[in-house]
Amino acid sequence: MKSLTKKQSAILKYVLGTLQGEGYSPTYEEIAKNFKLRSKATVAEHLATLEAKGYLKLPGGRGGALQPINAALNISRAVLVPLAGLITAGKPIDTDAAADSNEAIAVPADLVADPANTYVLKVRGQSMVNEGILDGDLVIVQRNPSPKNGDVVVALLDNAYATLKKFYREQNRIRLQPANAAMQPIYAKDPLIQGVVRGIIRKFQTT
Amino acid sequence: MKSLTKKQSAILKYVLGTLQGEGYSPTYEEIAKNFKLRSKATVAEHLATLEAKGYLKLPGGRGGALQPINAALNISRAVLVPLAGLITAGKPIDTDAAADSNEAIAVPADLVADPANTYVLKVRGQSMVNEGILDGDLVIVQRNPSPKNGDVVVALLDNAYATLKKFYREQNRIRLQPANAAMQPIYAKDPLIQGVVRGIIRKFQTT
DNA sequence: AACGATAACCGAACAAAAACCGAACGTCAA
DNA sequence: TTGACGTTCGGTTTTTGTTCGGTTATCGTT
Repeated sequence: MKSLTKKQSAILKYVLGTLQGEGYSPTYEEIAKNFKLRSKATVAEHLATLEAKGYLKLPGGRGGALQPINAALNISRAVLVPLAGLITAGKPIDTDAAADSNEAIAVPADLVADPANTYVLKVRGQSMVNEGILDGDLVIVQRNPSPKNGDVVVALLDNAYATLKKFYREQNRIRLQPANAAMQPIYAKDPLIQGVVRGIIRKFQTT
Repeated sequence: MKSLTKKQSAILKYVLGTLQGEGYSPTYEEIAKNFKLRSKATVAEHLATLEAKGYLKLPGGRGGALQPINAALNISRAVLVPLAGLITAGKPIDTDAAADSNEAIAVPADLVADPANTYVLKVRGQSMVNEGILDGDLVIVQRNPSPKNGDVVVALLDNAYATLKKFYREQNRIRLQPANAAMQPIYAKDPLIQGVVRGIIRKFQTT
């Protein structure tokens, strides 16, 4: 990634800032005003160099007007994802807990590939510490019928007992491997795969 | 996800707002009135664009009476936080790694109390698995000179060697307790507290 | 100090997208 | 049948990014 000059960096920060904070991309005039420039051409030049260096994606279309700028980096917004329930290893998933208080969690958009099919489970208990998942963690789960090898999945053993494991398809069985390599894997013929884990968020209370 | 123009963003915000506040979706005329538009056609145009960009789901094409608009996605506040460097337990924090590529991470706003004094460190190595922190995790850190007891802090032992531990002030020393209660605490007289950990984000690659 | 290269800047003219309008139309529920 | 509502159609106005031909700073090198 090529390095930027001071001015370029400032403009990039401003663009990404409004894109993120306000929710829309600034117009050239707004940028110009913000930096006390009197010509939009100058702004265009800066943005062109930023694009050339790979920091921004200007809308491809020719000609034009008012075309929102897409950030190249993962600068998209956060998505509100419903909190679907509590997951405790070895127990059924408790969907009732969050049913009434249909809470929604803000999740960075780059953790969410398919917003319509994504939900959040809150982890209860210490039983997954060996997978690096602690009590109170939020796991972002995407409903997905066909996980790839190596994906972390929410699996229901015997159709009820929840567990978070790495998924591997073998000859005629499925291996569920704990993230901690020292632990023994579980083998199952036909576990019910609830979804694929895309990310984890841990919040510490603000004292 | 395509980004929006100023007007589009404003209208989206309004629609989602009344949806959440009032419980039903506003009529086209209400929207028009709110934005001082004299034609419903303009509103229809805007909503069509919003739908095309994937921010709204308009009621199924059939003719029409006032049916609620379903928000497919919600914009919500996330904050752009700079990626300040790499943290490897037992080693100095590597700030150079991210110095030039001033990358920024979208973090849910509720993990960030003070945006100006918050930054992100990327964890390197397996040495903190016992604290439930894996290689590649992102820790959200708030600069804070005075951590409270029980806060997870980024501490620099001997002014250089980084570690993530729970912070407890005792009589005439400071106890740094691993998150895993089974492990032995570290005692130090005057560790340099780099900041307080507010949250952790773990991303799994989308295969 | 002189040179060249690159970054930063300017203003005007232009075309196309975005934003807007009014009126007529169809549909549904009360 | 009567509204209230969303939809469609034809425009017009406004906003905005692009382009072009330049001028000034800035910086490293000779």
